[in-house]
Formats: sequence, structure tokens, C-alpha cells
Amino acid sequence: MGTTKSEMFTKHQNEIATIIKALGHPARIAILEYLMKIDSCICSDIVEELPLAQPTISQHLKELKKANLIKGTVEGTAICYCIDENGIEKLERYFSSIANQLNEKKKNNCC
Amino acid sequence: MGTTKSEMFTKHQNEIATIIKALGHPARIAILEYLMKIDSCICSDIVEELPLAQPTISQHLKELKKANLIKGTVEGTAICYCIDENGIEKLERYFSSIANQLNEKKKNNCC
DNA sequence: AAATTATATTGCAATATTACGATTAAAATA
DNA sequence: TATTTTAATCGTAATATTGCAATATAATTT
Repeated sequence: MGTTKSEMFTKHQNEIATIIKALGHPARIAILEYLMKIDSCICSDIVEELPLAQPTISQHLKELKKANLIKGTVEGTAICYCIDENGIEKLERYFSSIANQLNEKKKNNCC
Repeated sequence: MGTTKSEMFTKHQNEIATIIKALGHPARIAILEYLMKIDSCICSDIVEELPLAQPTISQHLKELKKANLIKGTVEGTAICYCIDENGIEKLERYFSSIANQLNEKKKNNCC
């Protein structure tokens, strides 16, 4: 136990859950919002901005990258990270689809 | 360690991360999608629908409820769970706001 | 080439999450 | 009231996550 039984769910359910999970941490939300704000950046900026050690930030960046929520390109000794529209758009579409369906129905005939 | 340093982030960052985190598991995505599909339900339905034991489902439901993603009302010996627009709309707004900002800028002048 | 700068990786301790059997609780029904 | 039905809680094992010091890597500058 302790392990999510991923094999019991659909591919899409696992994919969307993985992307969502990658953002389910305040540090990673903070990174996303910082990248939104400055629109271009290198990792050392983030290390100065956030109250976490460099290895911790690096780890969080790795997770965001794996989920296609950010992307980074090497730029000299630094790395230029920025938001990857790919992951963001998937989330945007997923939730607006659900919100739309909810509005259409508006039945809520139970609770 | 092992503990998220929540106190280092803003209230809003923590709040949104908490809601997002609550959906970052395929079982909870599956529950949400099932509730969308049938529009009204009781827990035993979910237990039959999903390949997880009853206490596990109950635990997942609790987390979704805590995040205002579902709500439940007692109905005899059963409980009627359905989607809580509250949480969903918060997520929808959050991601569409980010997606909009991204589209406006479209600079991506770095990566 | 040595030193510097910026980031990634490793290893590990502390804590959190996932899952479930056993049990409990609460309402409905016989 | 005893039984049944449905869901929550408790306890616990297995695994995952978080965070960081120490170290490694990789490109740049001196």
C-alpha cells in the first residue's frame, strides 16, 4: 500500500491527475505565478524569490517540467525557464469543460 | 522534513494548491467524472463503480469534500454526494485567468 | 587550465499519502 | 428491538513526498 492503483483507472484519468498533482503544492504554484509575472527567468531568480533551498527548487522545477507545465532552455550556465502553454491549456480545457457542463445542467436535483 | 512549508507562501497560493492537490489523484478524478455523469448519487454506487475498497473511497470523498469539490447530504441510510460548483469554479477561474494572460502576452520571448 | 557561476543529483531524515481489514455509527426496516 | 444497510472511523503497513546538506556537472570567465 501507499501506492496509487493507477492501473485501475483510465489513461486520461491518470494523465490529468498527474498534471494536476504537479501543481498541488504551494511552492509550485508560487513558481508558476512568478514565471507569469516576470515572463522569462532563470532558476537562480527563483531561488532568491522563494524561501526554499536550491536543491528543493530544482526538484520542484523538475516536476513541473515533467508535467509540461514549464519548459527550460539552456542559456550559458543558466537555464531559462518559462511556462509551457501545453500543460496549462490542458488544465484550462478540462476545468472549463466541467464548469460548462455544470452550468448546462444546473439540475443539482439532489444536494 | 516531509512537511510542506506552507507558512512561507501566501494564503491564496496555499488555498489554490490545496484545492488542486485534492484532485491530484486518479481515483478522485474518477469520482468527479462519475458524479458528472450520473448527476446525483450515493456512495455505494461509487464503491461499485470504482476498483477500491469502501474505506478508501470514503477517505477520498472526505478529501474532495474538504476542498469544496463535492458536497453530500444525508438521505436515509445513504449519503447523496454531488459536485460542489464552488471548488470547481475556483479552479476554472484560476486556470482560465492564467491561460488568458498567456494568450495576451504571447511573448514567450525566452524559451 | 583554474576559478567561478548556475543548476542538477545523491542520500537521507521527517512527514504525508494511499489502501484496506476490522470495527463502529446511524438510519431504515422487519 | 433485532436486523439490515450504508457510510465513517481506527489502526496500520507500504510507499511517496518534501526539504536540505553535500556533492557533482556543465558552461563561462579569468
